[in-house]
Amino acid sequence: MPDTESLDATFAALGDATRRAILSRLAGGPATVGELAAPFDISLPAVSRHLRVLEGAALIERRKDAQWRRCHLKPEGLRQAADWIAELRRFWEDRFDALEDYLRSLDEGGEDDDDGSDNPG
Amino acid sequence: MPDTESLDATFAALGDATRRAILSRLAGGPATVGELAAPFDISLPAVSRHLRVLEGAALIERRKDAQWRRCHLKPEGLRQAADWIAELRRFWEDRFDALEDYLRSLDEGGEDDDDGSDNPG
DNA sequence: TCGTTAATTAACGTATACGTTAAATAAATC
DNA sequence: GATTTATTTAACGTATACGTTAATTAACGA
Repeated sequence: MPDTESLDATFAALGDATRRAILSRLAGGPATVGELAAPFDISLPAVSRHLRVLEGAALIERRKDAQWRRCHLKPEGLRQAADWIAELRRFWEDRFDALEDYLRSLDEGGEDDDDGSDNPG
Repeated sequence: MPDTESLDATFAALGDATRRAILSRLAGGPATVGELAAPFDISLPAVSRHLRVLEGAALIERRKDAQWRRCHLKPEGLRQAADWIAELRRFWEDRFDALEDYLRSLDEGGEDDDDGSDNPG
């Protein structure tokens, strides 16, 4: 399981449309900072900052190549985020499975020990 | 495909550990604001704000029930986030499949029309 | 109706996020 | 070595995020 902080960083990084667009672009293959910046209306330093955020979230890697920085996707962080969501959904779906089982058991005439705790407090 | 803004909201909402903990709790079943707040060291208004953020991201729903607000998970937003990640990963993996195919074609003695554009600019 | 409980809104401080332009660094090329 | 190209860092403004405490709204219950 990834630690809390890295999930914070990953999800926060994904919470920006520019950064998601950059990731989409990188899914098609590596690119330099200038190439990544081209489609956007924001300045190069702004893109550079986005890349730093993505790198901090383990979503990309920047490799020095002469005067260029070649960026490429690093799907590990992405996987951790996907895993977290998947786990939550599985847990959630299990609850409904359990509910179904319970309802089925009622149908078959079984007794239950519902404690009636409907109200909080 | 979910629009950009709602993905912004969803991922940003997931980028906070308190909110993710709240979602985990809610995956086990609905809860009131007070119940959700109990495990945390932060004030009730702070939790209330987190819930508003989660609601704005379509991750939960708050239903009025007497003086309580019963919160429950609403997995639609979660699904959209998972879909976005899945799509990106699929795209990324396709690239490697294509690369494999290409390498295999070289192995079989085929010619290729690589334009040699290795350098940017 | 008055008091209690549940939750939100208001008002506020501070930290972080994201953008800008100008200056600095690093490597290639003339 | 001077110039050009690629990218980052510095310095700065403004908006948003997240927390607090105090006040408000809403519903229940004596």
